[in-house]
Amino acid sequence: MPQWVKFGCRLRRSRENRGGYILSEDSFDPRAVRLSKLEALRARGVNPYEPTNFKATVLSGEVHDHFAEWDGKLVRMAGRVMAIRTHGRAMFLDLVDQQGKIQCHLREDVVGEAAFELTEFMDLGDILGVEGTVFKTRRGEITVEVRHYQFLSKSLQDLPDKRHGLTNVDLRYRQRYVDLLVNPEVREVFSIRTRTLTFIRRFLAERDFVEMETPVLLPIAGGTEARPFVTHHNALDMTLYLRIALELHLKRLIVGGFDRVYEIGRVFRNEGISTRHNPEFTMLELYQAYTDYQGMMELVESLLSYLVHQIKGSLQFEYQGQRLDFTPPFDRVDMVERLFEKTGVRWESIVSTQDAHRLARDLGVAVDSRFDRTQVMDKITGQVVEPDLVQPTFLWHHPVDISPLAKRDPKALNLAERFELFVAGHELANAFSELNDPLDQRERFLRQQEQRRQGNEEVPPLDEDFLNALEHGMPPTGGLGVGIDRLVMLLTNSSSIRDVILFPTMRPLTPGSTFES
RNA sequence: GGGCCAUUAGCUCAGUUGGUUAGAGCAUCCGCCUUUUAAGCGGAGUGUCGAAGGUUCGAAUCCUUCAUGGCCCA
Repeated sequence: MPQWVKFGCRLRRSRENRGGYILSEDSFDPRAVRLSKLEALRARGVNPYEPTNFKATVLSGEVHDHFAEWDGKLVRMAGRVMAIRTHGRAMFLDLVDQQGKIQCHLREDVVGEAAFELTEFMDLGDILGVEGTVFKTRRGEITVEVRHYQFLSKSLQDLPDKRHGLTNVDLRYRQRYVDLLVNPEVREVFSIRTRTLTFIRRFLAERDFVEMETPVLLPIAGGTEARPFVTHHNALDMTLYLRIALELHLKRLIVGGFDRVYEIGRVFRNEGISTRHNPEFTMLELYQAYTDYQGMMELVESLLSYLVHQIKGSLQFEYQGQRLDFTPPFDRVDMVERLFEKTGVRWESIVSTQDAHRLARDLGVAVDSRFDRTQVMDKITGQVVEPDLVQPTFLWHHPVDISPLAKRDPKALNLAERFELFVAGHELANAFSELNDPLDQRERFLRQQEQRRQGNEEVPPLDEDFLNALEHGMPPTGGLGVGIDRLVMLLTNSSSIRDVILFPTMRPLTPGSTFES
């Protein structure tokens, strides 16, 4: 049985003692006021932190959706007090649970004088359990006429402004719990995020993919080019790196005989922070044996149109002022041809680093002077070709020299069977026919090592064990990587990756802590 | 890494050309109010103006450095 607020004796305050629970010195310090109220409750035998559970019989959404069924019924509900409107010997509360708001009405003559007295010590943000009957007010609001109520927790901190919510961006990220509490649209973003992941898993399960978990801590972080985070294992006394991709281990599983594998996992790249980059982010990578990049195109078209339809209810939606259409098939653009159309220059004609830098200068593309030919060309493509790809578009046929893990096109050996999917000018997915020729793979790794020796810290060291896996024979395989954060940005119309990551990486306000009061 | 901008009450924000005691709404506190809902009515302003220096008779305001964040570029 719940310990309802109930008292054996009356607690009528004497006139001269009114407000006596407040320390006059600190009467405007919100936390001190709330601590005083907590003490006042405890002094009256009510410890709001004592209850260990509360069995609600219904959630707010259900009562709103099926009022006719609940009208006049006794309900038990729990939630956070988000508004208090006192009305003399009665009061209205907005109680918010996981489904939304339910208004509660407390009347002194119903809850009892002693229990009503304790509402004096109730604040916005407190957690309450209530029991009462459902009715509709004169103004038509579905409301619980509370017979009993119970403090389930007390809030010692003020909530942000009820009209504007919390808009300070820094504080929103640092204190996401407050952001979630007062900004319902933020809860909706993360609800879409979790639903997206559920739908992805459902979609892949229906196609016989199995979800795998590969290591985060690695002696060699490979699978792409990026600077890794470095850490240290004490017992082994060895340097370990946080993974920068899932690729090489999932392909080991393909070698091992799991023909359809995927992982949705956090990867870590030690690079700058921007509206599109967080040092840790979530990737979906999947590998399917006996298919190729064409198979991956069909798969990602189906996956994305399925997700968009599930989340948006339509294949068209608005993102940052642009109308996007995810109806398959998506456009296909040959990367080298499009570069030629845009610049009049063929990729193959740029053979030296000097040529590449000259082209960049001619096109007005700013590049790091230390970049080599492929890095410059990659940058040029990023500036010249990619921003125009607003509707979902496969940019395909990448040069092999920027695709070290992809198969060559048998009809054009310097081009790879690869595509990147662009939406709203940004890369959303990357896929290729996976290179399974261990000798070609070794050669490409060795060529990369040359760059590494020249000081390119983004190139991973040669992974001998991965080559050993390939030498055991990997079936022809299609592989796909999808940036989950960017996908969720699209689905939630977010312009910053930090809006779709619950706790984005932030510099602590004081060394060693993440909070400063 | 570079440029621009921001930082004022618990929250959201004003604050003029450097000028007396730094303001508003919400929240808070006090009083009234038993179907309100941005409840209402009456009263109270709670502050190290991000930090540290500097200029000045005088700084929230001007200068320098630093801190944190945002946007743009790299």
